[in-house]
Amino acid sequence: MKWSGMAQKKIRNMEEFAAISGLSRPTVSKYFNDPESVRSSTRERIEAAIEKYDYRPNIFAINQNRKLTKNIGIVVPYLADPFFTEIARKIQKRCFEAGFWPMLFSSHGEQQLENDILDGLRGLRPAGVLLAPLGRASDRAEIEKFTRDVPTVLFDSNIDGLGEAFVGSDNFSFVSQTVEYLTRSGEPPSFFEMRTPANPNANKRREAYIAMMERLGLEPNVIKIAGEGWAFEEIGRKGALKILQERALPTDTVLCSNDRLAIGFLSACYELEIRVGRKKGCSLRVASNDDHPFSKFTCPSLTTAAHDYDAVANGSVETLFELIESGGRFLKRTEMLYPAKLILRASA
Amino acid sequence: MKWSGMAQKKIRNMEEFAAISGLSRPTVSKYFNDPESVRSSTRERIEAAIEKYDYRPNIFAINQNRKLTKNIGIVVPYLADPFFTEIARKIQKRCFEAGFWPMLFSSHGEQQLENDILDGLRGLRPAGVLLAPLGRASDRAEIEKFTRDVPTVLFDSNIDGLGEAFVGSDNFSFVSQTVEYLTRSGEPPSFFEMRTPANPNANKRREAYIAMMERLGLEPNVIKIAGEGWAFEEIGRKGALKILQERALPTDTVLCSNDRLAIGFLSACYELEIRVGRKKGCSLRVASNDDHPFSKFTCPSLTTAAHDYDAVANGSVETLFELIESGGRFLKRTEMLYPAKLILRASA
DNA sequence: GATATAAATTTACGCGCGCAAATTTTTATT
DNA sequence: AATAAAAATTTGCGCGCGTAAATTTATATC
Repeated sequence: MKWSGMAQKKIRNMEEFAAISGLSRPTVSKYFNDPESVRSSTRERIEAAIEKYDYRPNIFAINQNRKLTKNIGIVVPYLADPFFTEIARKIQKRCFEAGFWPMLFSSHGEQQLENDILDGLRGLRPAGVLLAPLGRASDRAEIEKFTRDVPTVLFDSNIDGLGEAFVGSDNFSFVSQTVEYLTRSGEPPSFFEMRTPANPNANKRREAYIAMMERLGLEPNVIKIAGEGWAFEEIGRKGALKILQERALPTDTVLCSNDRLAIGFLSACYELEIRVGRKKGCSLRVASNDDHPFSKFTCPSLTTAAHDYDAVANGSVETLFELIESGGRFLKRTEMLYPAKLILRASA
Repeated sequence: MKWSGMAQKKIRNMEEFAAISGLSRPTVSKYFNDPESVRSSTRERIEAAIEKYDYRPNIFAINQNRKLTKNIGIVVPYLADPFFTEIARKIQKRCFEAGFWPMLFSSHGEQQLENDILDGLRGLRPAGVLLAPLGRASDRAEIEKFTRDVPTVLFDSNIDGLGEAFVGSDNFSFVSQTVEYLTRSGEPPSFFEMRTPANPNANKRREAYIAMMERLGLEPNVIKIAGEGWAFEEIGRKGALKILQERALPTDTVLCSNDRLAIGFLSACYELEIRVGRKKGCSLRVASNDDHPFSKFTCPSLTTAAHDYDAVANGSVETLFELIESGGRFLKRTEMLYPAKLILRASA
């Protein structure tokens, strides 16, 4: 039996903890708000006592009076999309390291849920929120109301004028690199996308494709497929089956708007026994954008323009921290865009 | 200008809200704890006032005094795994609907992070926690300490004796169905898995495979590949390249321990130009377990034993709600296992 | 309309901490 | 050792709500 464990009575609050540490409560309170704000000898005493008595302050009592909590909200539109999982993972880690308490939520593609989450988040009085909005399905007025109450940095999907800053990827950089590579190494690509994309990045990518093709003196060819919602792989697969069976492709090269569509596209090609790649015997090249975590394992592996995941995650978090330190407002809304990196694999 | 919006002063607290609603604060407090606990006429008055003044109680002040908060913690070992994303998505939704506030965290495969998350969660005094532990990498003592403070239901990965209940999938049901199907329709399978699996389910699946093979009077053949961590696809791919090049397979059929390994396996087959499937011209059959969201889009699409995602998610949540209503303890630790459903696709 | 029951109110205390102002003690500087 | 500066302490109020006990008011039952 460990007497050291049995002898210690349970510490109930900061008062008791301060007493047993031989300090006053305000001093201890000061420590918990910022350990550097007390003398190092005091700090050591407190930390020894924490270790010994396993005390930590009641988080609700703390947050009730603090103007600024240590909570950070992270809202993504669709957590089942590995792109967001990967970004969220990195963001959460950085927040933890900075002493914040990140809380992750997914809107699951539903406007109602996005609104509900923002509503609930407001009550938690977070120091800041990182929001990747649904995009087209977002309720602009609700988000605007939210951003008036809570310091918010948008990421991934931009909504003009909302939030204090936006951090995302430079869609033109994505498409220009893939188009440039594809035209240089073979026939020019058609652009494969959903007719009514959920995400505003899709529109930017289409525009970039058209601009690039025109700059190169080539005829753009945009293929718009049917489908609503966030089941991109299935939508891509069905769309691909249709256009491949109709032989609607003017060239042997396709650029998909995003990797999840491309995954569906490749599965359709496999089913139709169309060999994809740049090796001989292949009749089609498929490239895409995002560098989805699975794109290395598609058949064939997918040539794609990669997000700089680390840069976007770090950039979002850093921007939010700056925003928090600036008191929740920037003088001017900033936009930070990170370029893509072309990843050559087997599919194109 | 909307005068209806401008004229209303901001409600600061429940006192003000009660006054302006013409009710007493305790009555309003009662309503927020359980709307059904007040007379319907009163309920309507309160709800009209909520609508009009957009008031909601301060969540920190609420939770400071309540024995039971409305927080529910959800901890998964690796959020980048779509299996967990899918489960977490469903769980979060059910919690929201039940009026709880679910908070999702991922341990990212790291013991330290799992411990930190549990530690932080403790401070939030959640009504309950749904924990899918890391498994082998978990710190058993820490989790045990946690479960003494917080009502916890384990899901997906069982750790003997920890938590008040376990909800998961019946691994024997998974493997018995795939083995039965594979042996009935062709050559008996080898079992493909990681040498040191992170997850205890892997061990159960191996045991089930061996038991099934012996029951059928067949020689089991377990292939253990090298690799640590959670990058299962890459591990599966490398392992498959190795055994395929060494021609180490006694039969033309492989059963992978899980879909993520199978995804890697299939990508290796594609690279080596080995045709997989049950159509003629194919030299290998590959089946697996889980019904990973991506397994419909592999090349070829993956025959697999599917989790009953809904059942596991609902079962976990229901069990937790029962636990909460029972005051945080069950008389006896319960284990609930859901059977698999065989999904026949093209790969086997 | 009398009675029982349910609902709402009043009153009053407590939760665990933030925070501010004034005071005392400790540490660093010359 | 005297002085200034920094750190810690004391004192005391407030946050927004939960909750309990006693009381009053409204609703249902016969």
